[in-house]
Amino acid sequence: MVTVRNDNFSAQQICMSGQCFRMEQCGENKYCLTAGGNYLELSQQEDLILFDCTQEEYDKIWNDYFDMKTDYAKIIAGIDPADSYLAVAAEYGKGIRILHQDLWEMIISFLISQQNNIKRIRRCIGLLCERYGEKRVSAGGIRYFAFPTPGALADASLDDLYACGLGYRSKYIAQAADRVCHGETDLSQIRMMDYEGARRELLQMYGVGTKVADCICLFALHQTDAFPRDTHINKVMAAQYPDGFPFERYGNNSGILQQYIFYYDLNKK
DNA sequence: TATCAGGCCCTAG
DNA sequence: CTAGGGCCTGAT
Repeated sequence: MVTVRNDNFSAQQICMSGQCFRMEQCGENKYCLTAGGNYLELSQQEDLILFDCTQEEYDKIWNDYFDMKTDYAKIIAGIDPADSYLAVAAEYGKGIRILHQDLWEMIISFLISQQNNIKRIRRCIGLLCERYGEKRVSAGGIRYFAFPTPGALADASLDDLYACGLGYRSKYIAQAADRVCHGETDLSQIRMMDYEGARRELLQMYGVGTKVADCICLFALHQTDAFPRDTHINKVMAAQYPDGFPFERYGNNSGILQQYIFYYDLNKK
């Protein structure tokens, strides 16, 4: 068990932020997730977080995964005090963190996310994992499924993918798997690219448009200058930033602020 | 029953 | 470059 204190960490907000679809609440103040083929349970009371793993595993995997080295309080403190909307949004979602997730997993997840809702996205991904992911057992004896490999998804028929509830996105998934298997899309190459390069490369994929590409850049490659524009963001941009969002001021923190705005617009009463 | 959910592709003009 | 129709499906 590893304990960490952090004021800007909320497992619940991370779970609900819609950047990871394989993390869920599985008890009172308890959360379960699989990522990069690993399984983790964590619990939280106030600012105290308990990671159910060894110190070695925490140092090797989860510290980076949860972006623990980034000071989110500092980023929030840098918000223009005159921008009350952004200040309120950031305060509302101050426990959100931009995770360091797997590239392949994010490509598939955000292909599925288009014109879709979070609940159904989770169900689709869950089915893909159950049917095409490798069965594994955690150190604590919990059975789970790893995310399906490109090869496993390339072997699935279009009908099989439809049966996972993917709908018209099935053909996007199938082609993405084929591209990666045939080397037309080189994941390790994309990992080394900068934002512009990675984005351009991702846009070559059938079914990947600007919004999905930016989500992949932000959540898998941690390119925090990426600023995904979805229906919520567009709505807020029109209402709160008629003269444009101040990207010059926020630079590489723009993508993080996007998450506060998105989360606030999606969840505020 | 119609609409919508963190869009994208394709075709016209 | 912009506009609009079509697309799977489950929830409300």
